[in-house]
Amino acid sequence: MSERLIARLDSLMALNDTERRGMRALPIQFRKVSGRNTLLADKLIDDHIHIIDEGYACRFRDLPDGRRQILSLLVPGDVIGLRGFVLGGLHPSITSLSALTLQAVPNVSLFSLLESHPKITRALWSTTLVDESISREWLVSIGKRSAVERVAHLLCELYLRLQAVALTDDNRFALPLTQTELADALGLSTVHVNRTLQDLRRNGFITFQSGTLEIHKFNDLAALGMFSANYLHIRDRRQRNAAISS
Amino acid sequence: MSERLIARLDSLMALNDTERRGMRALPIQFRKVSGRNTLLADKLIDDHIHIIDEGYACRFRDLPDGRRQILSLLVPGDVIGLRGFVLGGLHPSITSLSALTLQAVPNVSLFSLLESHPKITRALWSTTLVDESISREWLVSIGKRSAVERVAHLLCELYLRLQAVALTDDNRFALPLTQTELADALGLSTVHVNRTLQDLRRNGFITFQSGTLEIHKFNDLAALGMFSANYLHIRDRRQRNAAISS
DNA sequence: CGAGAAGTTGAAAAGATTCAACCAGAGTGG
DNA sequence: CCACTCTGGTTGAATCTTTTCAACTTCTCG
Repeated sequence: MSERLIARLDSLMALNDTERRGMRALPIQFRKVSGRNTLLADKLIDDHIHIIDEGYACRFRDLPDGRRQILSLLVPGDVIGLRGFVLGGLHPSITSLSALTLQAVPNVSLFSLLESHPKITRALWSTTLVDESISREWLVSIGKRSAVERVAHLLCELYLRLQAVALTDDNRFALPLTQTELADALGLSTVHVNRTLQDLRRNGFITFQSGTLEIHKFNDLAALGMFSANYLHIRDRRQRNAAISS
Repeated sequence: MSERLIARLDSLMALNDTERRGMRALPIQFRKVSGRNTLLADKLIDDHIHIIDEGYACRFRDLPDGRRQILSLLVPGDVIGLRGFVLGGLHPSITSLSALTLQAVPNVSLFSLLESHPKITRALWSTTLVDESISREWLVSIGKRSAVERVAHLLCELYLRLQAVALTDDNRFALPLTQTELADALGLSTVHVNRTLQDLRRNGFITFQSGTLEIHKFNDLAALGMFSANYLHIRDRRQRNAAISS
């Protein structure tokens, strides 16, 4: 009974009762990952997909010479392991960025559910397409945006993603990333991220201390980062209700 | 009877005869796009997905201030429009990089085929996952690789992708991109791409003239770009045969 | 042959990185 | 309870890669 996942899929594809029931019937096992920087390799090779229930994680790639690129940030509601489920092959490396609670669903159970529920399949497919959408937006950031723009853009993205799963409080949210991790996500050096964050603070856009980020002027920050939310495919409450009642 | 698409899906998921028949029964319409730099917007809003039969195209994003980032290069066998098919919403901008022949399949026909063929669904899903895989690799390139490494990496990628659809001839293949377009794909300036290509030529890695690229020392180029092919999910002929006979 | 697009070159400037040192805070052990 | 250590954050200066600008060349094609 992974309500997180049901909510996520529902927001993408508006499930009906049969489909919800099918989802609720999936066997779920909760798994805990204790601290930061724990590789999830062992969890990922055992034929389960995982939904993040609490905490943050990231996919990353290490280059032979030690450089690291963070490929995506994973927040509650995000699904891990669909690539392996569908395509097979190697998992990208994933590591926790905080303590995590995961919901594990056996691949076989999911497989048979999908056999008979094309709409759930499309909903899950959608989650991977949203992931790709985000990857592409990161490509734009890293490829064409300046340092300040990049940071601004990422913070806006995270704010909306977390808001969608009700993890923002006013304009604040938990952001337990070190500046080094931000740098690896943004394709910048740690030092430069540091200076860029100072810039944003000095100009009153954000407060960022002890793992909490507060955005003071979202619209200005969004303008600065040339941020436009549609690539996240988050339906606001109005749209979602409309979809459900139709 | 889109053999291109069947071959593509088969290489990802090994279809059986029923599934092939289903695919062949899809109504296909061939469409031509005459030259370079033609936007495909009109083709994409009319409820068809398209498979590239011949020619090159790319997805891109323009920023408000005129900067452009190319998000992916599309070669024969690649599918366009699955995001819209599954998720709805806006298409990313796509433009031709050469004359194109497209195979158009009506969304409705595909939709009903997928309702009853979960494996075809998973195969199509796979194509979007491979796209994402490539996006992520580009993220690594743009985020962490130097200019030479990036160029080397991209050329290796293209070589293998085109080889997979039998469009390489020896170590040569058609690469009808301008240096400006390469720059937009790689997150570099045109000038710098120019100098980088000269570097690669001077060191005997490649020849690149009149739209044809020749790679003289693939392994060296791959080493230079820290290229490793698995993210492309191209099965070589041996693996494919094994999958079919199983 | 002429015009426009693409490629090439050099020099100056900008943005980001690197290096190295230093500071602040959290957690540990004596 | 306090020094001690470790991690993460901050600072300055030098350096490097890449960009920008502007001019010039070469190629392509009508």
